[in-house]
Amino acid sequence: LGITTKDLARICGVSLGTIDRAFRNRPGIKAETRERIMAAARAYDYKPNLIAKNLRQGRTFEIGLVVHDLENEFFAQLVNEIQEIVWAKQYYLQLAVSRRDADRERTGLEHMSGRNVDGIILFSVCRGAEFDEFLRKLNRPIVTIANKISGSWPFVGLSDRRVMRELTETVIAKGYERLVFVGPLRRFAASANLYQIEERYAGFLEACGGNPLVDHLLWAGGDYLEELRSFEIGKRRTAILCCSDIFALEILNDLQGRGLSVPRDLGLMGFDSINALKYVKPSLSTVVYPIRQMGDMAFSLLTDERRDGDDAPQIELEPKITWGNSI
Amino acid sequence: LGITTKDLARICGVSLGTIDRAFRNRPGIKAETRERIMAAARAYDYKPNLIAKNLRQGRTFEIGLVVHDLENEFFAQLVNEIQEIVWAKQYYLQLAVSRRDADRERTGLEHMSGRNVDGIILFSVCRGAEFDEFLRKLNRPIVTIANKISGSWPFVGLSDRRVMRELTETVIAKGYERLVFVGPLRRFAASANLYQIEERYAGFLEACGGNPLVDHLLWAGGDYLEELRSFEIGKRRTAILCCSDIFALEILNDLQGRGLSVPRDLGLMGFDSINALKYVKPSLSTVVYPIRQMGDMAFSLLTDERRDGDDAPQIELEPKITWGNSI
DNA sequence: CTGAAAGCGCTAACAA
DNA sequence: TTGTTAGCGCTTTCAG
Repeated sequence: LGITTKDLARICGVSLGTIDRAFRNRPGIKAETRERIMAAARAYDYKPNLIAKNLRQGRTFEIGLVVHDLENEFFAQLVNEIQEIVWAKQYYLQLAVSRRDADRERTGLEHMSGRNVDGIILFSVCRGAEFDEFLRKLNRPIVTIANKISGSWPFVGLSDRRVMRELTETVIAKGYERLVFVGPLRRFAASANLYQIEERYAGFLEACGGNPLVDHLLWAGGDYLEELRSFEIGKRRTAILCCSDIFALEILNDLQGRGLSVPRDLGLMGFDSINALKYVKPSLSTVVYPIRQMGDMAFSLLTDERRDGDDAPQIELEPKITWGNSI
Repeated sequence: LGITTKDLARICGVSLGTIDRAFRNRPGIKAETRERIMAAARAYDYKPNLIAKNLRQGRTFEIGLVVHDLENEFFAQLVNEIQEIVWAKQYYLQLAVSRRDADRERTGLEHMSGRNVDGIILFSVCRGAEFDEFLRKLNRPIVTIANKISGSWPFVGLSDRRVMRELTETVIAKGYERLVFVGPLRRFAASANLYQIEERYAGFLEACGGNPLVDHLLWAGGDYLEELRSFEIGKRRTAILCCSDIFALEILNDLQGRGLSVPRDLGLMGFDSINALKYVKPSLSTVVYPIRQMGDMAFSLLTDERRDGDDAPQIELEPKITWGNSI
């Protein structure tokens, strides 16, 4: 469809080598010749064929990015930020949205790998030896984010355990006597990657398991709203700590629908600090994910040269807790 | 890095042609030979190089998608849906987020075009003769969505004008005497694409301009919250009709911060029906964008064969109005 | 049924 | 300063 270097060479009466020298500012070409070629390129509207360039050079300047689900604002922000970071360095993005489906994730990974992306940033729904092997076979630099897969892959995430412990301790100090942790554990298959939730739950247990005055409880099903409805409220001051703002908002809706009030009847806490919280009352206490920082780190891990023998770096960022009026 | 067809040919002691016949189920190969090749491919973990394939075949099975801003849930849903549609047909997505910036949009378009996408779905922030020309030079099939650029490009969007007229008429019938239209008109440069907002404003005017009992007003600045604060409330029943839910939510926040109540003191209406509305009170009246349908239409317009002389189809879908308790 | 060879558009090494 | 050529990995046509 478009015009090619070969056409341009014919038009300008020069060879392909000269065309290349003109475009890539290589030495060994008369200024006048370069001018002539550039003019012709403009006149005939030459556009380089990146596919051919990539094939020849073996690099694409593309980065694959795999995320769970754009409709959760958290991921939308993540993708936005990573596009900014990557574009600033003249890279482009290949996006795949897994929708928390292992097959979709693999499909996406396989496609971007076949398209020779220079590296992959992966927020995975999978893990396990078999998946490790699958990733290895892709033969691409990979950085895992947020959900760790195994120590053999570079990783940048949160200090989930620590922040959850600290958060829980603070909640206990506020006088809550019964704490409920809400995370979607049961929902997934055995090979599902629950790294973040497990870490947070561990931190939660460290804080309240060590305290004999506090009941603790895990709600991990898809039917947590159901369980919540059959829950006895009022006897002991109760707080619900959620693994994501979305859960907290769903619960808030349900409570309000039953005429209950937060934080009067129940304390409630989210995680992620999505934009939508701005419009919800009471203002939800939550944890701010350092998205930008995570994107920056992930990209530099991807492009940093590491020697083969080196251990894969495992980085934990510190999120910030913000206290609203919900707990 | 990986193994290639050539390697495979050597390993199996056959020619490249035979390898190709095996993989692409072409006739003219002994079943036994095919078996042997497939086994070797599995054993050595052969992965086709899509870049090379694309270069040779001249198609990529990739679709470019340009949107404004993922952090507005509306676009997130759109991208999600379009990925589903496209993946179902074995296509993949090249995403570019313009962030409402004309340069970013062009950068993205240029890149995806250079990567030989088979077609582009474009939700543009630009328009005008110069941009038309830019698009033409990309030399790709393009379908514009939501924001029309010109009649020369296939288009699928909403009947913005009609729905806004009907909506406004209904609001007037509810007894509102003063109506305010909020759209971000002033924010943009001259070549900015304001198609949807203009259409909606036109519909708004058709409804209230024709009615001598109704005041009407346009707020188009970025400082509409400021203007709103200096607004005299109470004299005549007032309704604010917004071009997007986000505006409506911002206004709602501001009103509530000042102790005003919706719909008691003011009627309020959004547009898009984003998921976040679920968590906001009062429930906002809004317009449901037929996202899935728009994606389906866009994709089929892109892949339908049209003869060159044919007019570019211009399709308008009917959105649905949903009434909450905000007006 | 299989092999050989050309070519997609671009780059890079080597000649002239 | 410029031209020639081989080749990235795959597909496709033409011979055998």
